Amino acid sequence: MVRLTRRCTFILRPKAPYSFELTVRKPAGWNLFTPSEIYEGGALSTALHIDGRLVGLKLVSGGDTDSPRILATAVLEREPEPSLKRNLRRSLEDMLGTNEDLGGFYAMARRDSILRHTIDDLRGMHDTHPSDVFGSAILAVCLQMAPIKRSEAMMACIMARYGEEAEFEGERVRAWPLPGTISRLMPEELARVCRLGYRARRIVELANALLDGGFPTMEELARLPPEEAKEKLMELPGIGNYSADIVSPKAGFPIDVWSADVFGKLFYGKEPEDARAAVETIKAEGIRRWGKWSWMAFFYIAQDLENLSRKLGVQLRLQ
DNA sequence: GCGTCCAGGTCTACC
DNA sequence: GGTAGACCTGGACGC
Repeated sequence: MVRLTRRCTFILRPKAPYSFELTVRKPAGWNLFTPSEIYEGGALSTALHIDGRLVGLKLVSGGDTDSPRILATAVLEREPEPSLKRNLRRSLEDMLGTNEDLGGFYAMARRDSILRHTIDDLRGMHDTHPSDVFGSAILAVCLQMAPIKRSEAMMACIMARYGEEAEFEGERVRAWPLPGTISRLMPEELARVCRLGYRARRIVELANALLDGGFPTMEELARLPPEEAKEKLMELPGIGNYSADIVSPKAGFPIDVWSADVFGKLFYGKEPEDARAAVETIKAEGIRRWGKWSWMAFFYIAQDLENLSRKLGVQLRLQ
């Protein structure tokens, strides 16, 4: 456990509309940065690595959806140098999507028979971007070929055994493990301890690949053309078409067996008979229909299944 | 209680 | 280049 005491605070002014609650705590339960983060009384406490340093982060809203303000307190082990402070602010803005303009997506969504409901339900929800390629890749690998409960159990074990625990502002939160921590493990040990099965070897190979250096950071991936970023990610062991869309979803429409059922109903009025076989067809239809907004469309729909089920009169299967 | 099936994919050997 | 089959584990299901 690492005790963090050096605080620096930032006031962020996101582009409106920006709903703090919907953005940091997604309705479908997606985490902002790590599975162990805490959301209480309108404040989110989380932990992550920025520039290789463990950072505890507390976020509180200081405004509302139409005139948003976020009070961010970053807590580190040692006093951050000025360049790190600048990086912290820039990273926070990138990760929280504060400069993202929802206008283009909303203009398209208003003309779409499915999306027009979601933008009413989730007005001001922004996409967020974890800083950590390795953490996102672990998440993607744990989602492969497993029911969601088992994926959650695998991730919880990885966090509990190998994640770095930060204590700050009266909270304890674990950040995703660093590649260096996992690369020291034998795959057989990781498989046995966390019941990862064949995924253990992939996660250790991922750690080694990222540890070698030279792989772009999440920030650098975000600056690449989306298709190029995806190709780069698919060079990593264990990361295929679906997982690349999970790690860096800008270019993607991450259809899997679960979402093939949901989008099959939305597009064609019924679940596909063979969801696995229908994945590529449904993915192509999503990209044809929503083009450069495919990921945002997927994101908004995935967070709004309950409301959409009611409004469209279609039972969309929830997690 | 026991056996079987399969799940929010990826990789590889084989053709 | 296209594609079947293997891959861990554990919950659900049928008997």
